[in-house]
Amino acid sequence: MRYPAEHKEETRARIVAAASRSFRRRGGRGIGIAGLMEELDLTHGGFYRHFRSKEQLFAATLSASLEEMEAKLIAAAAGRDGMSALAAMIDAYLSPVHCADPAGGCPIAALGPEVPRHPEGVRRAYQRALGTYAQRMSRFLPGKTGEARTRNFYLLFGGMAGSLALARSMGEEKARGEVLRSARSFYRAAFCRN
Amino acid sequence: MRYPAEHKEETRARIVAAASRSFRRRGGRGIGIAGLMEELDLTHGGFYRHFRSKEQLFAATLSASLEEMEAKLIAAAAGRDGMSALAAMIDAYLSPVHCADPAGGCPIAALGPEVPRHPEGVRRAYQRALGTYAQRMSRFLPGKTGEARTRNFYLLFGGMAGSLALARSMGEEKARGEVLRSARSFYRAAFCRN
DNA sequence: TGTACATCAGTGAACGCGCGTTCACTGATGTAC
DNA sequence: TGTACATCAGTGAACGCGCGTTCACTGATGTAC
Repeated sequence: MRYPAEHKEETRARIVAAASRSFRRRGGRGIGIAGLMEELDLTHGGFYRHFRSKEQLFAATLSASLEEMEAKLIAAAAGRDGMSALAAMIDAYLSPVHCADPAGGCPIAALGPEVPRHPEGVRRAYQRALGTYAQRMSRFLPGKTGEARTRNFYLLFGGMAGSLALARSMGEEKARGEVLRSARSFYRAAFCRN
Repeated sequence: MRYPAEHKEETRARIVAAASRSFRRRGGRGIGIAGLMEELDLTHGGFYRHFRSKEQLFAATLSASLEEMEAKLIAAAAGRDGMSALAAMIDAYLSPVHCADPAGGCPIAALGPEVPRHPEGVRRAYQRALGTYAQRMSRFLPGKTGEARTRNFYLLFGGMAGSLALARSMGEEKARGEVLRSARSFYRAAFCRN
């Protein structure tokens, strides 16, 4: 059957949204096309009307989830400015809520280490999206030049991603909470009073 | 044929050593039993005389690679003491050499984020090995109490793992070098003068 | 001392399954004439 | 205005492949007697 003009675009967006969550939860190798399409009440064959391959979908979800992350951090800082905004972002990033929700959280923490294992197209897309994310977010970071702010962005978000991933791998709620709490105060102290 | 008494143990150790490198390079889902055994000039059937499952092997390699990491860091600090020893460890961890060698490097950076996706046996083994690693390494960290040193260990090694993984995902040598360099000076400043 | 049997690391065929991708087909709507 | 054809998102069977695991078997050496 024929569908309305924007139908295809909408379906593509639904696929990316669902895959973006699934990849972050299960890893790049952890989900299958058939299962993903079934979630959306579609069949696997139609997938290839939207993407050339699973890897191309993976690349698309990396960009999408970085954009989602940006929106969430900006929302967390709503109504604040300067160092107070950054502190709110740090607290949100290193919150128990974010820790408990890899599917809706930062792709750097969930998928970053596996990116280098993917084909060049994926790596390139990730690098481009990461560069955009860095550029947009660096305005919240301290530093006299744009370069210094970008450097601080990578420092802060690399470090926080590591602490978040480490917290997630700990067995006990209490241990996770301690790792997150000490990271929050450490990164706030380091980046929120220059 | 019958083999000398220590033969089995040696084979097991060879499997763990090879798998430990392969998993860090390719990820937990990135290698197969057949290929792994072939690397050692063995056939896949024999694998199950040593391990009950691939996941059990994965758990064993996580412990092994944390121990390997400990040895490498201690070697990097050989002949130094106090803050100078810790500074040498930070420099080694965030070196271009470590960045270019995931297979021989830190499993927290290479595999940490996927640990929560593995079965409980793997997670438990990782948590135990990580606890041992933390306890042994925390003597190099600043802090008045053992708890403070352990907290600082998780802070430093979580953060460094994140920065290392981030550097690895960057396309250009130059960008990797910058991320590593700024992380070295940041973590040295934060942990090597208390 | 010699003989029959047990042991067990390793072999390689086979099984079963999941998965990425392809492809002929469907059928409602748009378009050409 | 009506008719024939084109389009194309989505369907679902099928293909091919890799992989984890099982299992009957091998054969050199140890052990029981």
